[in-house]
Amino acid sequence: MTDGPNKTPAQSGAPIAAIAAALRQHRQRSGLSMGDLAARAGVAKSTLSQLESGSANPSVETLWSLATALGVPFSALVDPPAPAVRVLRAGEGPTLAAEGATFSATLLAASAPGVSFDVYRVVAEPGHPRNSEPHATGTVEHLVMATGRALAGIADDPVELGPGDYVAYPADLPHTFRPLEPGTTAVMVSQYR
Amino acid sequence: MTDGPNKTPAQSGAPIAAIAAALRQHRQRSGLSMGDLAARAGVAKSTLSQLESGSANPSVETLWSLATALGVPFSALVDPPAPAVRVLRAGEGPTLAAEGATFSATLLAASAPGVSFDVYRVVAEPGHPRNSEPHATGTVEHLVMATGRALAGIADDPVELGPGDYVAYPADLPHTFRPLEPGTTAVMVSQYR
DNA sequence: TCATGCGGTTCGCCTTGACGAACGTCGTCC
DNA sequence: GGACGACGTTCGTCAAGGCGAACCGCATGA
Repeated sequence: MTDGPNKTPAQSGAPIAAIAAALRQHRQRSGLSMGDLAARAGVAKSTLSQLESGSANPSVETLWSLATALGVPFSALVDPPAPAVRVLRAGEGPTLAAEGATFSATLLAASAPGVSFDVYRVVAEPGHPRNSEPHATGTVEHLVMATGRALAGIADDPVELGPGDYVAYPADLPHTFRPLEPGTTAVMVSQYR
Repeated sequence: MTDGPNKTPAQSGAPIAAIAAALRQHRQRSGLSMGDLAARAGVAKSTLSQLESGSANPSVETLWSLATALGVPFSALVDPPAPAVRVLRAGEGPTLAAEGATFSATLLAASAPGVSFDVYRVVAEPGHPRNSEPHATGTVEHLVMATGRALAGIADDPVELGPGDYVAYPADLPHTFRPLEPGTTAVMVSQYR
């Protein structure tokens, strides 16, 4: 490695091995040989061989062709088969944009054809209200208070919430979140297109 | 080009353009600049630029790093966007069964072709553990504790959670929710096909 | 026994993804 | 106005992905 000015192979634990296994599994289940599948997918047999051995990092186009040829959704080759248990303690996790003293960590982001969801935690202190400009048309936010109290909802007419309370409001209007107690925490589900 | 014996760029309509759009959309939603995201993901800013412009075919490792850095599942960058959603407001729709002293109220149920979400509140008292049989394959449950403490997760190996803590687990295995304090409340997001 | 065929791996080669650095473009502040 | 900095794009380079062809291993059968 040394001081070469080049290449840093993307740190993350990329699922190359998992892809290799999934590929082989799906192919064998279909009763296809490497040659068969390679021909169907329009990729070289040698490429397929290397992918199944986990010794290469396929491009999206290549994987896509293989998934199509196998008749499985792309995600079947990529998503880990048994979703592991994931725990995120209060305060841990990727902390996205801080505005004032307000910040949040994304717990779950999922999208399906037509709809996407973000689930995140909002932690805020009094004196740092979070006023949000309207989001994309059709966005709806769902808020469940965890700890503390807050005024939340449409900017003109917020609702006071305590632990366990729930409010949903159209987020394509100006809206607000104003903590009333220290250490106020809430769970936000943002639903958009 | 002529008759060179090389390269056939994988026939299929690969989702490069869709990836470009999804990448940009998720990045901007997170309030990150290209530089920020590139740094987090450990990829070159220039690479990210080219991907968002749809002028390159990323490797799985690269896309994976970006998805991780964005806190979104890999498939969110790959699955195409599309139309039509059905939404049921709080109070409407199915109210999920009460079992023992445990009960729940559906806050939001949304489904789209391929994926469905239920968001509901779980309120439970100690002494009424809720053990659930496996749900449909591929179901994942996300739990955020609001008030109180509970043991939750895979039946064999639950995790203790306090206010603000989060756990996700495959719900196609036996799983459990055991309140440890009176008035324990949690927000549950159930994600299934 | 040796030929034949099929499944899979290895071998050179070319193209291209990914990199750092340099560059253009706006805002912002003194 | 001019300097500075943040964002994003373009440029030149290098390593790795993907390709076809050649190559091994193992069945089958004449």
